Amino acid sequence: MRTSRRATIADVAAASGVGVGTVSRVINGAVNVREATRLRVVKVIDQLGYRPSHLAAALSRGKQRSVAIVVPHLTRPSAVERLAGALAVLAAEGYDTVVCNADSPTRRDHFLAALTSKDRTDGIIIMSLPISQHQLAAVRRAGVPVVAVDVTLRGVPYTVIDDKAGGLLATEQLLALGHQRIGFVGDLGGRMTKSTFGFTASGRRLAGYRQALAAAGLAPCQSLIRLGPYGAANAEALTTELLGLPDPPTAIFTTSDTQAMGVLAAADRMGLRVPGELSVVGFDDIELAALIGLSTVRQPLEQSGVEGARRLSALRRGEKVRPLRQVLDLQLVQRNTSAQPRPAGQASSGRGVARETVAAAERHYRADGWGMPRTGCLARGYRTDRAELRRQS
Amino acid sequence: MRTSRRATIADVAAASGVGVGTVSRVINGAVNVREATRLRVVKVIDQLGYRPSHLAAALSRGKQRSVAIVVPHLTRPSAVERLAGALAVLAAEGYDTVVCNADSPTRRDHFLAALTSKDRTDGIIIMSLPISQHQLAAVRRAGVPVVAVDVTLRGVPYTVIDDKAGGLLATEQLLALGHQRIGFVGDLGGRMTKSTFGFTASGRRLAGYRQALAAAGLAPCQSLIRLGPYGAANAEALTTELLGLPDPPTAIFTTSDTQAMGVLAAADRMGLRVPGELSVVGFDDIELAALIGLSTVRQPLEQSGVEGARRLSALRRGEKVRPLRQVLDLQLVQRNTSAQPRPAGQASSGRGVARETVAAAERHYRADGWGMPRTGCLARGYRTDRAELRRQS
DNA sequence: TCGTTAATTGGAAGCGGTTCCATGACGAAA
DNA sequence: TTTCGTCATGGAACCGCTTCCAATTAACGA
Repeated sequence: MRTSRRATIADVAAASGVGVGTVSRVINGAVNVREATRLRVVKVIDQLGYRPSHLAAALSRGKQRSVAIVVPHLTRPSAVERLAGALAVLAAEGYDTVVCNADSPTRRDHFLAALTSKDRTDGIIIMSLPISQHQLAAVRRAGVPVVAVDVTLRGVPYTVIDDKAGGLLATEQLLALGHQRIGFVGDLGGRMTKSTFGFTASGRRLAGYRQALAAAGLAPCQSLIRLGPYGAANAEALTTELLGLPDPPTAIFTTSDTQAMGVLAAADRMGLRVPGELSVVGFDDIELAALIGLSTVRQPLEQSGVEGARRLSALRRGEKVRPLRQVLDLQLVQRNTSAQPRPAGQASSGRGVARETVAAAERHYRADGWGMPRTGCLARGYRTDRAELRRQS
Repeated sequence: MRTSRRATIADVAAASGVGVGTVSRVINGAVNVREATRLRVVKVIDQLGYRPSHLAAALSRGKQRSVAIVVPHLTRPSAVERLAGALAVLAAEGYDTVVCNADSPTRRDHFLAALTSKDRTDGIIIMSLPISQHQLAAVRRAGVPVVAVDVTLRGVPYTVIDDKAGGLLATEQLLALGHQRIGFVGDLGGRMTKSTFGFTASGRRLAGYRQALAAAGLAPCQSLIRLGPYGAANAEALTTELLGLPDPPTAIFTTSDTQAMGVLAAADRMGLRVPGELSVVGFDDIELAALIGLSTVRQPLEQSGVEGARRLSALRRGEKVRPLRQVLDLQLVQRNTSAQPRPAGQASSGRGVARETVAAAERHYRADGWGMPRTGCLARGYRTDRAELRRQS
């Protein structure tokens, strides 16, 4: 019974004795089709196993219902969470989503060029990828709606966080715990030079760190600020340098949770107890952070993807998206890598000290109105929020 | 100078004084075009800023150069690594890749149905997603080439690992270290019941575990085998049960690295040193495993994606893909969560013991021909391979 | 009963390419 | 010079759908 050629709208029209226009109306759920007619057509569609061609519809209609997401470093946990958020929204709205993993500048340029052709996709989400004004202009010239997530792109809607406020939040928290010497371990954000560092997320977080110190009346100590390429291994090396200083920091704020892993590794290797002898605060709050009980600045990763997708979709519907700059909230998540610094002279005696310190810290937060830490079970020496973990799995 | 309407092939033809056919030939690099003509057309294309419409080309040609990847649990590290591998190959071959995050059965069915329409995509990669024969038949009936990765799909090329061999590998290693009571913490692979458990990756790994024990002349102890939903938190709960047994295991093999995190958390919470008092072997070798120095069974995640993409591409080119079943190699990665069991009676005295045990284990492996562990620096109590980390960042 | 308006419907004209076939031009072989 | 291939080229037909407009029919008020 199956013909070699797929059924087309014309076949359906012929078989049900109506015109192609009517079939099209039925397919697209248009009004102005008599119920009896509709039923007849639907029945034939079913019999013939007819499936409309997306391609033809898209060509005819002039739009695709497909969007592209350009994102570098897809395997980084933060990128995946953003992506997942966007995918969920776009799938729900019926878009096909093409994922472009722009790992290298070459591939970024390649993707951007390929997408600059209007009907390739009818919307682009740029994630965590700084692109030149020139490139952006080229894309916009093609008339494709664009939004950005986790990166500022002048002239298009973009969803970001206030990095400086994040740096402030983390540093103020460590200051509130009583730390005076706070180290900073940041990444260069892909820059080969440090000249444009101020324009990276890491650079802005550093500014927040500096501001917090200044507000507390502390002079920032340049030797406590270390920058290197992204990654746990680099963070570990930088931390080792910091901890080897004559007057080492009692706390370290680092610009991502992945780097925090490196910081913790360095501390561990040097025999320092966390948070007893070193407090650590990361950034992002990736799943892993809850798993190991890492204190961190939570940024709504998944939500950023959701927002980006929503705004793109609104843009496509022709709605005005305002304001262009959307800033998502940050939240300090107090887990078990940050606590009051150990009073000078008190001996370290392993686990006991850590436990006491944690308890002291908990009392402290409660008194401070921080509320109970969101954590609950020990993992790798720190406590983890079990409910949170269960939610994830 | 810019017209409101985009230039079409007809505009180019008119402007360069040739026919549309010739322009088409130029665009597609066909032969049989005089060089002078070609140059002229290329120049006009450039002047007009003409960009061919993918859509129209696809409709006319009957193929899209786009493929879909259907994958559940996109945020799991193993899924991302597979995806990244596939994306790289597909991008290089010029395919647009639509990612379908099939988190729930509903969405899986939705995607599968949507993709069953020939021109939606011209190729599908099913990743880690068991689908019914019925559904598979529906997809194939649409005439879309399909390959599978990390799941067996009868009748189509699929790339998998030998799970049973993996279970064997891990368990034999623990047996070789001298462990006699080895626990198993597995996941249900999304099944709500345990009846089909034997057909999950976890179930097959359990079979390997059993076989290894049997080969060593050990009777498998049912109480040492625990199954639960996927996730670190569940693994932690199961491990807590295991460690609370009158005669607890000295080692645990668990079916994913994520679950190994839970196992480690439980051990830590109960005050057991790893690997001194409990050895842990995971599965997958996700990036995190190297970071925390987890011993694990490495499966080539990224490569599985690469292979899947390559085979799909070959299928599209009309090549015969043989054999249908492609099995990738596994490799035991010895890091620092597995070692000889502590001789009975030897007191635990913290870090010192762990260090000694590690040293002893290293001597052991060397003597055993296992070679040096691939690890090198301490992280969260275990040692991590720094070169490996650097490579990742 | 007869306009008139509103609700349905048919189907031609695109959408922007690819392809195939007919046509010319041209040089080589007869 | 005539006759063939070969190589370039133009352009109609078509891919399968949407859309718009004209045509047909139904409904309704006077």
